[in-house]
Amino acid sequence: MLRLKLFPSYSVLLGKSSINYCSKINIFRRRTFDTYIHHHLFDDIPQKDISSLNSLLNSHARNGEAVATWDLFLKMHCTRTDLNSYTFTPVLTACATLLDPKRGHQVHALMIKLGVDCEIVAKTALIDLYSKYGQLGDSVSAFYEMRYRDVVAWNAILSSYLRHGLPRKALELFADMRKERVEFSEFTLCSALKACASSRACQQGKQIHAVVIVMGRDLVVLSTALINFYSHLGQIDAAMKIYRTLSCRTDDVMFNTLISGCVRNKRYDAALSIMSLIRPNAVALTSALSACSENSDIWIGKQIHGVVIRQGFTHDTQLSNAVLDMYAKCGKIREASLVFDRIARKDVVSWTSMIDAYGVHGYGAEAIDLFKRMEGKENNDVLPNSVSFLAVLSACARSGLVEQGRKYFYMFQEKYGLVPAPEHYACFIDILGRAGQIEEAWSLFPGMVDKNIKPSPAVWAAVVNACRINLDVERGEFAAKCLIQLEPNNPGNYVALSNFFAAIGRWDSVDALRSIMKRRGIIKGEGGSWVTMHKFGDKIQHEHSGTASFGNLQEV
DNA sequence: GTAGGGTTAG
Repeated sequence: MLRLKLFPSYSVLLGKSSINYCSKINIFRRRTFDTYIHHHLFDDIPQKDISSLNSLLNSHARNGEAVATWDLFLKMHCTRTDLNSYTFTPVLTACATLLDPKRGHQVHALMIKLGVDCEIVAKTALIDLYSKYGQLGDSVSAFYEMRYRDVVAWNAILSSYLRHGLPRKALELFADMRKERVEFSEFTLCSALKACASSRACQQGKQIHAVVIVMGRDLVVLSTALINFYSHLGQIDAAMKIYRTLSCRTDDVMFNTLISGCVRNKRYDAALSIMSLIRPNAVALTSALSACSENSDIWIGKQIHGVVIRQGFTHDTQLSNAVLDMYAKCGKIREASLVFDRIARKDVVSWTSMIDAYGVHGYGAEAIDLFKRMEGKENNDVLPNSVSFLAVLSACARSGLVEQGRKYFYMFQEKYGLVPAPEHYACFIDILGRAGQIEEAWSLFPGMVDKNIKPSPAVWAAVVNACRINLDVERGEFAAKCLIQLEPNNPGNYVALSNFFAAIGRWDSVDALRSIMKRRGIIKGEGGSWVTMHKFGDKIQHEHSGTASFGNLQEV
């Protein structure tokens, strides 16, 4: 028998009491082949007690076998009356993975019925479960219902707030931890650094960096959190320094963080250099592709697409979306469309990226056709979101599709319950303004007030532009004033205003604007388009990348 | 037993 050959000591144990088996199971749980040994050994236990079963449940949960955990739990629930908190914690972990709130709610109800929902570990598992279900309120309630909270419970609620995009709230909780003199763990510091990165809390993040140094915890997860923090703050050199002075082991996540940090800080060459140091993984390739998209680098982008195919990552929707976007941003709409067609499980990003790709390149009809396909049967219940809403409107704006734009502006609200944000209004005002429908554009404002939507600079800029086209002097001046008050340092706004005043013949105002720009040191960057040339021997191949960027001519 | 770091569309 293979089992006995590998672990002869187990043969000696066969026939002893199940309590002994259980202790052996715990000892070997984390070792290589643990699942194999554990499960097969379990089959040999003559009389299973609750501890042995809980141990097996835990083994399934730790190995990510959520369905197996759930199935075993169902059997236990039908056959036993002695379920305890050690039964429920791995089951809650499995429920959180399965993302089926019904199961988790049933388990919680059973826990209340059996009176095992109050223990600290079970309560912490509930904080995490509700957090993963997106039920922040229930997650917070579980935390505040605890009479005593250990550092793990605090860490769970910190990550719950972070998962729900509330980094400031997480930092408040972190401050409470200090007040209550809870001793931090490395988990706490990781979450706190992530909160600082998201909320750009520079000083606080640096203080935590000091705590990391003082604690002397030279762990790859903490170094990764620090790299991520400095990258988010725009301090890529500080992030690179963390990497260069690293004394712990490195791993994929650390390298991926470094690559995405370089892309975030526009160090595209550095991102691709680091990429070449590691074995390709889907996340690193996604970041590297976004470097190519931002940089309109079709040459490297195609090579990365080759790696994606060779490494067998084509089933990864997120990565395929990045490939699609890379081709679209480089002006290769046909290639983008081919990639889109081959995505087996298209998500909302796949559909929206392709709709936007058509829209940006002036293929308004194709964008709308694709949106209709998104609404059709071939789409497996992927619902459009506010970005899809904007992509459709923007496609209509670029192609001058006024009727369609109007139809979709109201349809997205009525059919999908999406509340238009200022950017949707700005886009719709732009559509109406270009079509001479200035009165209708103005009539949108009461609706914005009703929905408590504050017009953003983009809304006022769209109004200024609409007033320029329609020579609406009075309202244009009003919108111009609002725009400059809201955003006095954006050079683009001065261009919009200057064009408006020129159109209505107010050359004195044009001159005044130029003086204001000069006084405030506001400089409008140059426009331009991007051409990449490749040399093959004596021949030069031109690739015109569709996305306009800034004036540059790059020779590869 | 429970908690942590990285990726795609505007």
